[in-house]
Amino acid sequence: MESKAKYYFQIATTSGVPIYRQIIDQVKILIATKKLPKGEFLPSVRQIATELEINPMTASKAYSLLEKEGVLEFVRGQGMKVRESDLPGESLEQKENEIIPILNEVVTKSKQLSLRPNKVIEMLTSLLKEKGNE
Amino acid sequence: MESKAKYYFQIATTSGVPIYRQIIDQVKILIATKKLPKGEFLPSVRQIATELEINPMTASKAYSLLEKEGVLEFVRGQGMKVRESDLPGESLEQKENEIIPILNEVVTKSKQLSLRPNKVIEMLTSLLKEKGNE
DNA sequence: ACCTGTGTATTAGAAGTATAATACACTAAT
DNA sequence: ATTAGTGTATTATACTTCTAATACACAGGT
Repeated sequence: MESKAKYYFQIATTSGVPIYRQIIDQVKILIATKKLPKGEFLPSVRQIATELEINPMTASKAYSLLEKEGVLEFVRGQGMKVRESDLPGESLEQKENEIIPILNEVVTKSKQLSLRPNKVIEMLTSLLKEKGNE
Repeated sequence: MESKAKYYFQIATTSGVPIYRQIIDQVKILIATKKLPKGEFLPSVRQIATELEINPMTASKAYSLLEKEGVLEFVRGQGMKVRESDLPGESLEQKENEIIPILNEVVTKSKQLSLRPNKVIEMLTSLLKEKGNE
């Protein structure tokens, strides 16, 4: 038995953002920044529930949505782990279609703010590098 | 009396996206693509309500939120028009802070999809050019 | 003054969302 | 078979959000 649990999640009950969504976001960030490697198991819903003093179902909701998204994988009797492989059926084109709506938001917002396109590109480039190196 | 009204808005009642939000998004796009020039008046809330078979209050909600955002301007007795000037008090730094959360979404999503950063940059560049030229 | 045109404050009700209590199905190890 | 560990289906409830009905204030033209 290795001492697994450490820090994990931190929720802000005042922020108005639903608890299950905060968990989802934090899992995604932990994975994107490689703090949670592929194949690693996440804390159980009851562990989270105790830590955060919430109901296990709330944690379960976060997990099952992440599973539906293809981020996590459920192993019977053991729990949720970070999915090993990328989704198999996902072509490059499908991936692009998933990200285009968000990019369009960026475009509309930057027009609205009259931000120079080059400035926006520059900012995104910088953010992409940051997150990649952590 | 010029024949003002034409097409304007199109709502999808099945999409789950609230009507007032669909109106907001479409107004922003119409402005970003210069189909609605600065100073132009928008259709009245009752016009929209009749066209879309909704309640005037729903259109009003869209308009007043757009006004609060600084996109539209209210003229007593005449209606809503596209704001002439950019918001005066907005510094570059404030503008950047508004767009960073959206850019972070892009970063997280692209990590999740394992999209190459260059590919993402390329897509955004292309979208920014498209919308700028229309 | 009147009528018709703006947008909206208020109120109400329907619909949806977030959280939780409980009970269940399943796995692994004893 | 039992025990202790996974996640979850179901149900209930509080809460928020969305839409609408009504009535109002103001502007402009007659």
